[in-house]
Amino acid sequence: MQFQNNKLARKLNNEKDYSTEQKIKEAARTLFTQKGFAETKTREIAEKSGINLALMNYYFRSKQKLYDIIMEENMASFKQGISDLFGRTDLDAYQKIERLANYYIDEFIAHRDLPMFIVSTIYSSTEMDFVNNEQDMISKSRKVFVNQIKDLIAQKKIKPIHPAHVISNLIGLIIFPFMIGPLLKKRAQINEKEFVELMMERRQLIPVWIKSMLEK
Amino acid sequence: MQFQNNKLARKLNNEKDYSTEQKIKEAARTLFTQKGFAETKTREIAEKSGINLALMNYYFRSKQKLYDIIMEENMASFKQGISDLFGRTDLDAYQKIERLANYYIDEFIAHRDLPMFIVSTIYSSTEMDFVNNEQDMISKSRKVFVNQIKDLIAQKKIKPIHPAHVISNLIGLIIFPFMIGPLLKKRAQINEKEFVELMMERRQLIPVWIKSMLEK
DNA sequence: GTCTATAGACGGATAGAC
DNA sequence: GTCTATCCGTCTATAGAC
Repeated sequence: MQFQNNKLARKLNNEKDYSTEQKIKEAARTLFTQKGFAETKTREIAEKSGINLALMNYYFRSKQKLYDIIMEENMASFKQGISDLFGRTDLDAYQKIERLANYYIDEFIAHRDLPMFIVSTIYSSTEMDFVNNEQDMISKSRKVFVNQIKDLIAQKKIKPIHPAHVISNLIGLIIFPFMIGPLLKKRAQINEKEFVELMMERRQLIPVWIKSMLEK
Repeated sequence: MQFQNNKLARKLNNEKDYSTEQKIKEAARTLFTQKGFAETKTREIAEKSGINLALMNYYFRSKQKLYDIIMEENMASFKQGISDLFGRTDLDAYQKIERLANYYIDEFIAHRDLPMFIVSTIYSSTEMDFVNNEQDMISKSRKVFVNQIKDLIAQKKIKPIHPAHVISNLIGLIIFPFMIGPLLKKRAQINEKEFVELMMERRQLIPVWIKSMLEK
């Protein structure tokens, strides 16, 4: 197919893809992640991307199909990199935590909608791929990481805690502040620039906090 | 009005209200908090509550009005108790944190949809009452608490941190695990009973964790 | 590939009988 | 108070011209 070849050619040349298809996807991604499926109207997508309403169906057959593709990509972007990192045996747990915090805090600063999207996806989809695919690559390497955590817990002098606490706290400390960003800005009188600075600070702080949870 | 008196009578007798009005609200609360406004259809509410479609409009005039009432109630249930607690001067910060953890963890175990609802409300509503009402009662007493936190930070030997980190971590440690409950159950092979036990453990753990963040 | 026009389904709301 | 029937606006999706 002609247009497939064009796409491939652009990709090989590392050119940005400003095709109609891409414009639709960009607009749709913003709207879907911000407002969800039902709240987002096809007319909005068309308007925001500056294309004709009918073209959305031409390229993606239906709103649902477009949504599925975008959510798939969002999740891929979220997962990307975890697998490699978690599986490594040359890094200890704290080094992994530090890299994890660095990677995702940067990612979330750049894509503000992602945190809320990821968490509500996890929350509302017991059935979903993302939660279920226990046979995928991440699963194996995740176990390496969790075992490292378990080892640290086993070394605790008093009161060992369940690894789920540590995992949950780790994810929460990274992702949660982004979800209450509006509240922090309003109540703590923080502006956008300060908010980003605070999040950057956390890249160093989170490993320290997790360490103190594990070493008492 | 006759039906108002009936309502009152039931309330005075501490009887559960199984009126049609109540059945609609119960069904709608679940659907709205789980799926949001647009995603929830009036026909679903009717079906789930076993009532006729037209009755929703009879009692609440419109879907929007019903939504507003429910969200108001959700928020009230969330806010309830904070104001009193935060304003007290006979309790130190750690005692307040402990009571806060106790109160909300119990609340969230009983109402599983609340965490996700609260956070997405905060997230998506810079304009909303809940975030904006800086003149309300909670605001004043919140300041008492935040000042207590600031005092503790000031006592830190090295590297004082921004109070926003502490507040954000505190809220996150309490509420976040409920949002990734499905993930924990799936990945950490935790069943419902164990999940509740883990959450109960956190009532003691969170104050300790916050303490260690503040005392290093 | 892109556009206009419109078909066709869906969902919120109400009229009116009981 | 509760029900059936239905109206009507909104939205997705497609037919068909260019």
